[in-house]
Amino acid sequence: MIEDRRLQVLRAIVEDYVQTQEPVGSKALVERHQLGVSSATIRNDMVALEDEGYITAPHTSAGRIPTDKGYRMFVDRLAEVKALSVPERRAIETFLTGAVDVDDVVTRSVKVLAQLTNQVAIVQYPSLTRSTVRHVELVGLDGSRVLVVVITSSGRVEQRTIDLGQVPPDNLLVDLKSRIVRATLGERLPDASWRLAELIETFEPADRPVVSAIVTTLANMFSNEKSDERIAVGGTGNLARFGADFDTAIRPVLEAMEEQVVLLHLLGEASSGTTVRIGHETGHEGLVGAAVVSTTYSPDGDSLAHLGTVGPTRMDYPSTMAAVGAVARYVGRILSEG
Amino acid sequence: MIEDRRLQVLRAIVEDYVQTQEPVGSKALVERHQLGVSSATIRNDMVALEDEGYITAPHTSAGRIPTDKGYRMFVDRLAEVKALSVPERRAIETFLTGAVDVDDVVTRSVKVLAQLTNQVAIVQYPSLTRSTVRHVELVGLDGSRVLVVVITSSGRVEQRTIDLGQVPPDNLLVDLKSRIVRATLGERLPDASWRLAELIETFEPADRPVVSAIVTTLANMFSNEKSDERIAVGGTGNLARFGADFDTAIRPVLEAMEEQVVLLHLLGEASSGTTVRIGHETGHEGLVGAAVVSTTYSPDGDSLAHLGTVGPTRMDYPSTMAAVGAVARYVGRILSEG
DNA sequence: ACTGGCACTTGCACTCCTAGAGTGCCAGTT
DNA sequence: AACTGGCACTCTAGGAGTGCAAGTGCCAGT
Repeated sequence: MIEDRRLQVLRAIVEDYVQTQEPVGSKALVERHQLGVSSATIRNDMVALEDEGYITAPHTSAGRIPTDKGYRMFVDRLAEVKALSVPERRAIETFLTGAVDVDDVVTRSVKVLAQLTNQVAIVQYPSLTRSTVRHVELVGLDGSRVLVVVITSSGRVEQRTIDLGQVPPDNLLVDLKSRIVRATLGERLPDASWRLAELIETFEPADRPVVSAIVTTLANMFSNEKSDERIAVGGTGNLARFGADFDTAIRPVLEAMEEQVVLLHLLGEASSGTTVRIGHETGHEGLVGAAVVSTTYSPDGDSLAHLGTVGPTRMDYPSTMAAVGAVARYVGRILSEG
Repeated sequence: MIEDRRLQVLRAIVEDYVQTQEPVGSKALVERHQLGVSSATIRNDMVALEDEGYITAPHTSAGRIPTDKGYRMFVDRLAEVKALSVPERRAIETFLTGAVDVDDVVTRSVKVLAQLTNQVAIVQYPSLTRSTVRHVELVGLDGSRVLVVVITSSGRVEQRTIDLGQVPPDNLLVDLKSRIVRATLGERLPDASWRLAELIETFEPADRPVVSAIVTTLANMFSNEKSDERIAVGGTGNLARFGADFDTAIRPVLEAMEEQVVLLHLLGEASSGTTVRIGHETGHEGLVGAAVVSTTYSPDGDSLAHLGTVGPTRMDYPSTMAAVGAVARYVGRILSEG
C-alpha cells in the first residue's frame, strides 16, 4: 500500500528528527531505514506528506521537519509503545518508596519524572474533589474562635480558623461535631457539602448562627479548589532542550510554569489515560513549540490527580509517555498503601 | 585626593556597565560623567584599578568591566541608597494587603519582588523556630490512631497522624492535651520541646507508652525544620538577564533554584540587615556570575525569616537592595497584623 | 599631576565565495 | 502505474578577507 509506506516515511522522519534535531532529507532517510525504495520515490512521498500538512521544509534546500499535525499523527497511529527498562522501573520504585508523607511523595515524583524524561515535570497534589471525608474536628480556641479541621481519605489535612462573633456553648460544638461526622463520614467531598446543608435545619433557631457559620466554612473547605491547585514543578534546567532562543522559546515556558492556573489547564481535564497535547493544542501562545504529556493517577484507588511533563514538540514521545505512565502508576500505588 | 577620584571612576564604571551591559572605556566615561579630567588621566586610574583587581578587560581593545571585588567595593562604599518611588511602595502595599492567608502573602511577595527587581525572587515561609505555641490539639481517630495538631503564633498549622499501637483511654487524651497546653502555650517552639520532656514523668507508668509516643511526635513537630525549609521561588523568566549562554549561565541557576538546601544557604544566616553576596561569595559553583541580595523579615515582630533576589552580578544593586528591603518591611508588617 | 597625541591591538560587522545538501522534475525502465 | 537515475537549480552554513571603530599604553610636554 502506498498509504502505508507514506506513514512509514512520516514515522522515520519523526524518529530521525527527534534524534538528530536536524531537518531530515530523503537520502539520509533511505540510508538509515530499510524502506526498499530509492530516495527519489521517498521525495515524491515527502511532497505528498507536505501537501497534506504533516511535514514542512524550513527552506528550499533543507530536509523536512514534522509539523504539529505530523507529530499528532505519529502519536496517534505510529508510535510503538516503548516499555521502561527494569532498572528504570526499579529506580522509580525505590526512590518513591523512601518518601515519608504525601508532600514528600509529590516532591520525589517530580524529581524522578524530570530526571527520567529530561524534561520539565509537573505533578498535581492529590485532589480533594473525589476523596472522601475521613474525619472532621471542631476545636474551640480562645474566645469566640473555632478551629475547623478536615481529614480526607487522600491523607490531606485542611484546617481553618474562624471567628464566630460569639462564644459558643461548649456542648454545642461537641454535638455539632458528632452530627457532622455522622452526616459526612465516608462521603465524597461534593456529596458531603450537600449533607451539611440539610444539617442546619435540625438545630435550634438560637444556635443557627453558630452552626451556620461553621457549616458554611466546612462546605467551603469541601468544595475548595485551592488544594487542587497545588502543583509541584521540577526539572526546569532541562529547558535547554527547547532551543537557543531564550525569549521566544524558554521564557514563555518558564512563565507558564509559574502560573498555577495555566499548569492546571495544561494537565487537563482528561478523565483517564495518557494525553498528549502538541504545540497549539496546548491552547497557550507561548507554548507553540512545546508539548505536554499528561495522565492521571489515583491516590486512593478512586479519586484523581494529574501529572505530566512539558517538553519541546521534538521529544521522544514513546519514552516520555512510558515514563509518565509508569510514574503515575507507582505514585498511585504508594499513596494508596501509605 | 587621588584615591577619591579612583573610587569615583570605579563607581562610574559600575554604573555605566550595569546600565549598558557593555565594557566601558575611558572616553565614554569622561563624556558621561563630570570627572573634570581627560580620558588619558582616567586611563591611568583604570590601570591602577585593574592592578588592584577591581576591574578587568575582556580583551585588549575593549573597555573595562567590574570584577566581583569591584562590585563588592561598590556595594560597601560607593552605592548611594536609592529610595523606592511612592507608586512602587503603594503597589507593594496594596498588592500584599489583598492576601488572604500566610501562603498567599508569601506567593504575592515573590511575585511583587520579582516584578520590582526584574530578577528571580525567593521568599522563605515564616520560620517556626522563633514562633510560639498558640494551640495544641489531640484528636482520637478510628482505632489506635491519633491526630496531633499544632498552631503557631505565625499562623502555621502543622499536623501529623500517628499510630499508638494501642487504643488510648479517652480521658487520657483529654487530660494529656490540657497538660500539654498548660505547659507549652505561649512558649517558643524550642522551649516548648523542653517542657514536654519534663511532662512525661508526671503520668502513671501505665500511660507512659501512649504519652511518650504523642509527646515525642509533638517535640519532633516543634523542632522540625522542614517547615523552615519551605521556600517560594518566582520570576525565573527574568533569568534571560543572565546572558545568552544557557548551559553555563542559566541552567546552573535554575537547578540551584530547585534545591531547597541551596536556597536556604543562599538566603543565609544573616541575623538582620540586608546582605549582598557577589559571585563566588555565594559559595556555589554555578552561581559565579550571580549575586544574591537577601534580608530578613519578621512575621510576628520577633521571629525571623528570609527573603531576597538572585540576579546577575551586573545588577542595579541600590535599586535591588531598596526593593528587597521594602518588601521585607511590608511582609513583616502585614503578617504581624494578620 | 595632568594632558594631547600617536602607534598599536583587537573584535566586530560586512562582503564575498564555495561546498554541500537537498529539492523538483523528467525521461526512461520494469 | 510505480519506481528510478540523473540533472539543473536553490539555498544555507561557514570560512576568508577587509575596513572600521573603539580602546589601550606610553611618552613627551605643560
